[in-house]
Amino acid sequence: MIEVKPTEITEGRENAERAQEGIGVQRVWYSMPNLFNPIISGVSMRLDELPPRENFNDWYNEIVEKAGLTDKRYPIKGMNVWTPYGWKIMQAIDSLIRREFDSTGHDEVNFPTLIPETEFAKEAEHIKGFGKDVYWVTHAGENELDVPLLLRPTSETAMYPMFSLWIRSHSDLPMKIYQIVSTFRYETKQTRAFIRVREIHFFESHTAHRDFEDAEAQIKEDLDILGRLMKNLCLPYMIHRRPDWDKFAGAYYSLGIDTFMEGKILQIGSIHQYRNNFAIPYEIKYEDERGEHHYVHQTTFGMSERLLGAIIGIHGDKHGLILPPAIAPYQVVIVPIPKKGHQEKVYEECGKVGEKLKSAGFRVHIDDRDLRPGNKYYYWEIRGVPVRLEMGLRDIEKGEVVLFRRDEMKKKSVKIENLNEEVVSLLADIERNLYERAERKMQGRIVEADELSDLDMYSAPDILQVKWCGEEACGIRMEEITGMSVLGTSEPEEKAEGECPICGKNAVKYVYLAKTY
RNA sequence: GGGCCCGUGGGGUAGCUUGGCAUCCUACCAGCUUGGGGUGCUGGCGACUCCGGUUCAAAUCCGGGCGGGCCCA
Repeated sequence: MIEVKPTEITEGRENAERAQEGIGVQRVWYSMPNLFNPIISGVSMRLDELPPRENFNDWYNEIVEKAGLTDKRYPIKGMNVWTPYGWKIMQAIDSLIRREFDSTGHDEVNFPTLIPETEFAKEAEHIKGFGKDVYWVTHAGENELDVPLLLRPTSETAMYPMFSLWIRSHSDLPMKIYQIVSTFRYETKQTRAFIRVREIHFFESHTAHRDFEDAEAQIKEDLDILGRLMKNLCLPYMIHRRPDWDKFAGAYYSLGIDTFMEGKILQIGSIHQYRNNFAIPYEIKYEDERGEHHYVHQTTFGMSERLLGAIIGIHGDKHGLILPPAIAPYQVVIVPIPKKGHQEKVYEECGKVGEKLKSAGFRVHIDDRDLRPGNKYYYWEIRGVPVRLEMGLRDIEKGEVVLFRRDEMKKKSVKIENLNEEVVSLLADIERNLYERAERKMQGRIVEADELSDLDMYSAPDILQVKWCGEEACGIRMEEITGMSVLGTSEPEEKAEGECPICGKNAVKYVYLAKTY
């Protein structure tokens, strides 16, 4: 069982078995009353200053700052500051990832940030793919370096020279490691918080196997892990086998993990089968039982803070963020409703209820600032807290509290004696609701186009499904006609019967096209 | 890759055309007040993106850098 430890000031509680079902990381709560006060004062604002959700780009850019996720004023394009609330959410996502990979036999490591040019240059396709995006370190103090160093854009070329030292025999395999580190890519296009950045908060697992089949089995395991993770993050997704012209630099094949945000496809991760494309240049070999030497087969699985970007963009509404319960720094915020002459009584009862929830394992915060309750409602709504608990004299007299669910913006009164059960089922219901409504939105946009003349009838937000002969030329032509990008074929592959609308030849599978970020 | 636009307190802005005193809202701090959807009052802190040019004088005009945004491929 993994505990989230986003800061040193956390505390786990044991008796929380019920609370742990269906709502992800639990057993942690926070007691930092001042942490969420606006560190950046301007980030607190009135709701009526939030751009309408219809104006998605503006809305997104405002919300990431106003919900306290990031500060974009750092003076380098594409490199933003993670502010406390945003970093807590990202750490919670990382904890879910760690839980999954630790429990499937992966070990966490941490490689250096710098890679010598000589190692980077060993796999030709890889350099071609990343060369233009690389930051170089060419000087140390006043002296030019003999061998220039680069900031990793991804870690294959950092790790694989070590793999060739670490892997000696079949008993070293499979080797399964991962790391969560910053990677660097010099984006020239427009950057956007969490979606297109130059310093990427990156998860990458790397595995080495004795043969292709074992590497394929790893990819199946990766897909299982993904399914569990995406449920907690409330993110619907599709797996597409990327066309050859769009696969990862150096991969045998690439699977894109695609989600659907505001009419476009956002790739939130990828899984690659390398076969022995890297093992050969990096000489990663093992000795089998018969004393023969073979190159290993390798896979990787990558994800990034785009997961958070997707959560913001897919679930958020005109009131602000809506956080999946599994990653919400606070799952329940308690807002006391004081009344003149009865303040102490109200705060005392709120404290009791808070303790009750905390010892059941929920992440809870009591907002006892000297502000009007309505002000606090707006404050926590924009930050996406899944459940708000309101408690005043009226409730205390009836032995009740009011629970407000952020996803539906609805209130109901519940008895304090049933509170833990109510919160468990409410959080689980929020998780289910967020996932399902996003899933419906995505699935509802998939349309099939049969004829050549149909192809240009569709555009974003549609996701096009087209019969395809499998030829690159036909895929490229479809991109030209539709103005969309080929996502690839679905994985596992769906068999198609009929004709490729471009060349008229027999189609064997479906290809998907959509606008992409 | 090509084109267009914009940089004024922490956030949002007025002022720029016609050069001279920097406006308002919000946030923040202090005090009182208030408390079931952004209480009210009083007081306070806080800004012209940077460098250069023109000028008696530049937020304002000119050039460049840096930063940000939009559109097209």
